[in-house]
Amino acid sequence: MTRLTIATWNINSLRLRQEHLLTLTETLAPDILCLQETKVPDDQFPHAIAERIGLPHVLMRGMKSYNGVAIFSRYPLILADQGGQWCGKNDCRHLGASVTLGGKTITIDNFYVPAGGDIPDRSKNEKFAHKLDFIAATRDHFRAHPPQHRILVGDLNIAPLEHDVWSHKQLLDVVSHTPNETTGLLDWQAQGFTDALRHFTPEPAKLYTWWSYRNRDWRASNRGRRLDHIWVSNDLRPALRETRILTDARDWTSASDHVPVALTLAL
DNA sequence: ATGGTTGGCCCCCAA
Repeated sequence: MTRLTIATWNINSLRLRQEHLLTLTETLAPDILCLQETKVPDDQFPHAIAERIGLPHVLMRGMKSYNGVAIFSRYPLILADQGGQWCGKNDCRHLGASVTLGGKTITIDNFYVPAGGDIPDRSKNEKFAHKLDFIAATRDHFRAHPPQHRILVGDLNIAPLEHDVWSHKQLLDVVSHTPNETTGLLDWQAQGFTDALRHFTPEPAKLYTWWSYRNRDWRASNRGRRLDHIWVSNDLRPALRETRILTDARDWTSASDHVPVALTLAL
């Protein structure tokens, strides 16, 4: 039996917040760490941080200013994706990698789904259209390639369930919780994945991983959303052991608006 | 109904 802990965090600029990765790894002790919104081109990637956090194996796919994903690992990583092309764009929103431990090979998918802009109408907002197209493309991909021994993590920018937001009623027209997005995300998930966070904390418990910067006191108002996810392929359900949301990270100095989430499996 | 904040970059865009 091998224990594996995987963490995911939208860091909102790796170069600005890389020191926080020391606290993250001390607290959650991940074997694999997936980041989104690194906002750093590959030739400027801060490689030294990998050794400092004890996760020396790294893969990254970054670009200037926007997007960017990276995977840090205790174990050697093998690139396992189709080049990051989704919706005909090369915009650094996905990185796939596999690791072998205890004789088993596990594949990790690290996603950064488009945020989708402000107007939830595909005819008026091309960013929203891109978001809907993106989650349809990923759904179709996993329909054609049913997941096995697979862990999917990332900032999916959608809070799919009623209690994944502070007010279901007030957010039904707000991008991240509209019916088109939530049914789209659940359709993607239904291609063979289990929602690990809700496996341990079913509704109606509230679960949030993101709190807007535009609140004077995020903890007092607590208007959160669950935008960050960890799914496992259904064959890994018996291996699920524990999930954690590092809510305190929202109070770190110069915090990201997202907090880290972790899953531990016994493989 | 509106505005509120942050990061990156080149004065505005995306979130």
